[in-house]
Amino acid sequence: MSEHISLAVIKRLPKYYRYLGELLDMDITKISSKDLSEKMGVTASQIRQDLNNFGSFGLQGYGYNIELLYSEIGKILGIDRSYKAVIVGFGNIGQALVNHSLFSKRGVDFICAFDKDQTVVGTELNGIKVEDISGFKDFLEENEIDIVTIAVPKHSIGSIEKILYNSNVKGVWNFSNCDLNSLEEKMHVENVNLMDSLMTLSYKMNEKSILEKCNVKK
Amino acid sequence: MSEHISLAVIKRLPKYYRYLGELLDMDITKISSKDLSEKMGVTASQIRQDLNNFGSFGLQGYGYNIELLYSEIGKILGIDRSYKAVIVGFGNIGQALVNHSLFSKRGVDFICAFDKDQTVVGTELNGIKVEDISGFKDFLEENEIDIVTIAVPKHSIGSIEKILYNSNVKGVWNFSNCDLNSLEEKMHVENVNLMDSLMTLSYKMNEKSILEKCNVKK
DNA sequence: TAGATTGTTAATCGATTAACAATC
DNA sequence: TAGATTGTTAATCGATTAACAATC
Repeated sequence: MSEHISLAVIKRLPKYYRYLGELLDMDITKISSKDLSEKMGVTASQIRQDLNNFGSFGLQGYGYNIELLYSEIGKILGIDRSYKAVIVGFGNIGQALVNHSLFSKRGVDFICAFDKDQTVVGTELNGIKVEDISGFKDFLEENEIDIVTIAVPKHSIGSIEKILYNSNVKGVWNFSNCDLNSLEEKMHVENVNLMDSLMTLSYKMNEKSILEKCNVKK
Repeated sequence: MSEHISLAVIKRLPKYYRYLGELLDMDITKISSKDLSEKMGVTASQIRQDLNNFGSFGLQGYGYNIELLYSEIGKILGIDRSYKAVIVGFGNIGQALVNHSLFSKRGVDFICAFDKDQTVVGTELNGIKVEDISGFKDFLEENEIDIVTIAVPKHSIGSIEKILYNSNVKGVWNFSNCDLNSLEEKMHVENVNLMDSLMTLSYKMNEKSILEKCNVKK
């Protein structure tokens, strides 16, 4: 049994979960690592290695029972739990997340949102009330919040980071265009950096011509 | 000069770019790989290795000129280029992306959006008109589109994927909860899977108790 | 029993880190 | 020149793949 699971493995778990869910929807009951590997575009070896970090879910000569494996990976991912969450920054991204019903299906319940813009403070969307950011610190002290979702512009990050550093929040879902290095030692931070993602796509689309140019220079 | 750059390196480039931009804003003119490594929480070795995939941008005994390095990484990431982009699926996420002014600063111009919901078709947001999805195929044939951003629900993916497969689109920015395996052979696909990201965070927050449970079983 | 497929160990591959000669 | 720091080669580490014994 592994003491620590590598991030590469962890990042693949939700993908396994998705594919198994799709197979379940198609009323398929079993699958071998080989068949699953072809569907997913990975190696069968990798699937078996990954799963065996957490236990032995298969049966020799048979394969994996999809319903059982789906449920086990779900437990590993903690989707049977429920999380109290808030959103800081009620701009476009923040509002999109609140409107997205899918998250509550995975046990993430947004309690309320915070913003400093007085035109949105006091409004309500999808049952989520927007509070003034000035009350954020006290709110975290009075309520046990599991996940704080950050969707504020760059220049507002500093003060949010400080408040979170002195809180008991367990996880941060960071949509801002900054890293939160100081928080990473105290809590779990998951980054969704849209700008980084777009620039990665931009790089890939130009890789050939860029590498040629570099070659000339050298 | 490397023939192919590993994805791990590519994904770090936007991060270098961000940190160098911040240093520029602070009017700092030079930095050593050691100082930058401490700021970013990576090793100096890794920074030098990464950069030397593309050229020699530093000066022995001095370090790196920030303005020059920033500009060079920008070129490598292709941010001096401009891309014609459209959005398929004008729900919460799609609208948030259109409202986000930051992307046009990186050369990504959204021309228009497509949706099948007749209540949004014909409307306009931020100068972006929403067209009926039925015209999507023809539109791609008549206009040279670089990037298609996908933000539709799972059940609408199939038909979109087919249209894209037969198009000349160069890059896909995929916000759906599905992989686009068939497209990956023909174009560049960059995935932003919010559900996967949230489940990764959920896993991290519970890792300890989960691994203990697995230990008992074994 | 024979065939299939897992769980797991061993081999390979690639990425990260360390070390140091080159050189500003 | 002496000190600093790069570019680059070599060593280490970790992750992926291959192989196969265990076993259903």
